[in-house]
Amino acid sequence: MRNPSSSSSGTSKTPCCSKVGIKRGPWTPEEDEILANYIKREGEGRWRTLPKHAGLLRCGKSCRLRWMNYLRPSVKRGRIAPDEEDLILRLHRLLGNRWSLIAGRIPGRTDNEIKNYWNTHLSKKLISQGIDPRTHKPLNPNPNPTQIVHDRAPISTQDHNPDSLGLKETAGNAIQSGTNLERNLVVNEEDYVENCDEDNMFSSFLDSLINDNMFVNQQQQPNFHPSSAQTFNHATIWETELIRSTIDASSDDQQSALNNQLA
DNA sequence: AAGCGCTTCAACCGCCCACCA
DNA sequence: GTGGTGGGCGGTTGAAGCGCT
Repeated sequence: MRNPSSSSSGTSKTPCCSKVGIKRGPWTPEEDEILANYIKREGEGRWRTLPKHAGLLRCGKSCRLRWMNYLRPSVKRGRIAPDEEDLILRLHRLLGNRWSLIAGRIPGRTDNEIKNYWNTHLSKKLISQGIDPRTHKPLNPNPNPTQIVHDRAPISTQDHNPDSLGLKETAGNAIQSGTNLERNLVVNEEDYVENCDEDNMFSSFLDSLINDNMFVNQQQQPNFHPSSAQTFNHATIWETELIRSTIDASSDDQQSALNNQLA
């Protein structure tokens, strides 16, 4: 375990709670009830002082985590559905390990749950399919070009996290294969993410992914024809959406509108 | 039944950022 | 401008559960 006293920060920052007399480990039903009742009564927030006021021998952070990941009424329990899994995969490809952002687009799911599901299920699933779970690129160093297209134009991946990528400067050298179209798609997709992060347009873009996901649901409807699904699968929609958003974002009017929004 | 290894996921950790006085 | 505080994030840990031998 990491030793808090050896933390590199070594600042005078006070911890969220004193370690003395603080209970750790799994929550009991009684503690859950106390916490839930208190938050229902007083509302969320003031986590640092919440345990004292609620009469809990817990760290404020622990209370917040318990509420956010387990007790909140909106938290959906149960297995991740296939359509949710598909959405997680696509959002991860776009966002990297931005679990909170991904969770924000999947109603009822928490960042912790998605992170766990990714680490225990999806990463292994991708590896078994010959795909690097971190980069979403084929593990095979010389992939079949046609496979790249069906893998939804693998994104740049030296570091998939938009925060640390330095997207604009790495976009060019990160693409090791693929057509010019793919190149443009990747560059513009990254620019799109960078420029629109936490912005309405980005939100709309992510919403479009969810709509895409709804199409997957449609595929599961009894009257949906599998033959058409083969030629018009969600990967195609994804790429179509990407192209559309790329074109939109690259037009002068859209760019100026975007700049105005960002100003 | 017991022991062992693997998997899962709740919980904890340090770090970071935004906000405010 | 600076420091303290609250809150959130992603990475990691470890106990519990499960299956296999």
